Amino acid sequence: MRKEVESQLTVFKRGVVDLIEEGELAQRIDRSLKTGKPLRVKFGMDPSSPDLHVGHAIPLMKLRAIQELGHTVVLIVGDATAMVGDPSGRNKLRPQLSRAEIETNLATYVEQVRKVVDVSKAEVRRNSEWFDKMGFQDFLKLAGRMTVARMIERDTFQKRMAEGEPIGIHEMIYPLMQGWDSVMIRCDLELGGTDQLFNLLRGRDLQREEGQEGQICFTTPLIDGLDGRKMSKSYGNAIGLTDAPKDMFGKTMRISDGAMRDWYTLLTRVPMEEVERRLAGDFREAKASLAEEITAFFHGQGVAKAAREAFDRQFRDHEVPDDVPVVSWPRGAPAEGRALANLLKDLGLEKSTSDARRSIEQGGVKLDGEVVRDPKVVVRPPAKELLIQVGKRRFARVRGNPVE
RNA sequence: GGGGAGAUUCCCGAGCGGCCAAAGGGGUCAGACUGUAAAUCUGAUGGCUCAGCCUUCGGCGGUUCGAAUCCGCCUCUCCCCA
Repeated sequence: MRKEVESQLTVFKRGVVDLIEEGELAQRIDRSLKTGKPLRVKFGMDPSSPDLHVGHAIPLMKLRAIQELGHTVVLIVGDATAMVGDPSGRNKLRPQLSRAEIETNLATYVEQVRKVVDVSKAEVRRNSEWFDKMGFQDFLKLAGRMTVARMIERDTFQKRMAEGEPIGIHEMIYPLMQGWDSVMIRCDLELGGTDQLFNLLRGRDLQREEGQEGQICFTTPLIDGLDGRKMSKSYGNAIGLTDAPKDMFGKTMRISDGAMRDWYTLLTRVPMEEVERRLAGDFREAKASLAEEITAFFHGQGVAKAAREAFDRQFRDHEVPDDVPVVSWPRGAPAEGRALANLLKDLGLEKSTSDARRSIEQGGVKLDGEVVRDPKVVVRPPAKELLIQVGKRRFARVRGNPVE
């Protein structure tokens, strides 16, 4: 029994930053083993953005592992809280979402969660279930559970005040709402990103005030995006869970060397000794293996292997990739020819002719492998096919005749 | 309720009547180097029919030969006092 507790603890603890309290966790695991009653592990999903990236996958991976230990994952769909918007880690006032927007986000959101967590085995609850029923009196009672002084101690609020950014009153309610969820579902543990610790602890407090055992709180790190800033869709530095295999692989190859240990720990199940062994070896090799692991998790082993091979051909061996999209001569472009800059825009290889000119003038554009530096060069519809390359990543094969 | 400050191009941030498509930094893009890493160097970075033209400086109106810069109103934000 002791040994089983230990081994479960190892799973819970891998890559975790905060764990409050480890001793309590051990006790509860022990109790759960003795009574056969699974622990209830809560995770709140905030459907404020419809797209998930690998940063979101970190806690989800943890949940998956916990599910496999036989515990119950309770997914809280924050449809009520989303109307508030979690201020954690935000340096700007967030827009409040409408119910309709939330519903649209929700559908795609759950679809993506499904890639990691076994949703069919999880308990899924919407927190509007209890918040919609909550009267104003109850609301005030909840609001009274927290003082402004303690709330604004938070780093994220301090920062905003220092920078003269607005803070909405409703944002202060958010942590209490999240904490109330814990009371309502009587959860044993709540998981979140490190920026969630404050909110998680509110659940622990509220549960105790309601005569329940306070939940154990644990957090997983937030990872940096490809540019070193926090990973976020809006920074365009994220690896999306729905990214195509080649993008998922290629983007992972772009992470910094220093991030590899964390990525291995948090996003793969490679045993830690093996991780250390790989990191002690060739870095490129270690990164490629990492990228393959991650891609395989979301897309399958075979697909991941193919992505790796294609990547090597394109970037290591500098070959033209074999999945270059074949497109027909753009509609609207004259059959007698089109200036190169305009053609690139027509084909969607550049977002404006000005951008196209810049790329061309700086030697970033190749036609059938030849650098062309004159944006005004008139390109005629090719008799057969013309290979256009813009920069290192954008390719197209243009046909003179319509494709299909 | 009263008083003050402010809103600039993707972001931060200069500009305070013409020399402003608007300094500088970040980001991004292209090139060199390379492991599509890091570091470094070079160039570009509103749009277009591109040696020229057109549209930008919270919104609307006004003053002026001329406004991001001055005036009025509006919207939003911050700070101080109550």
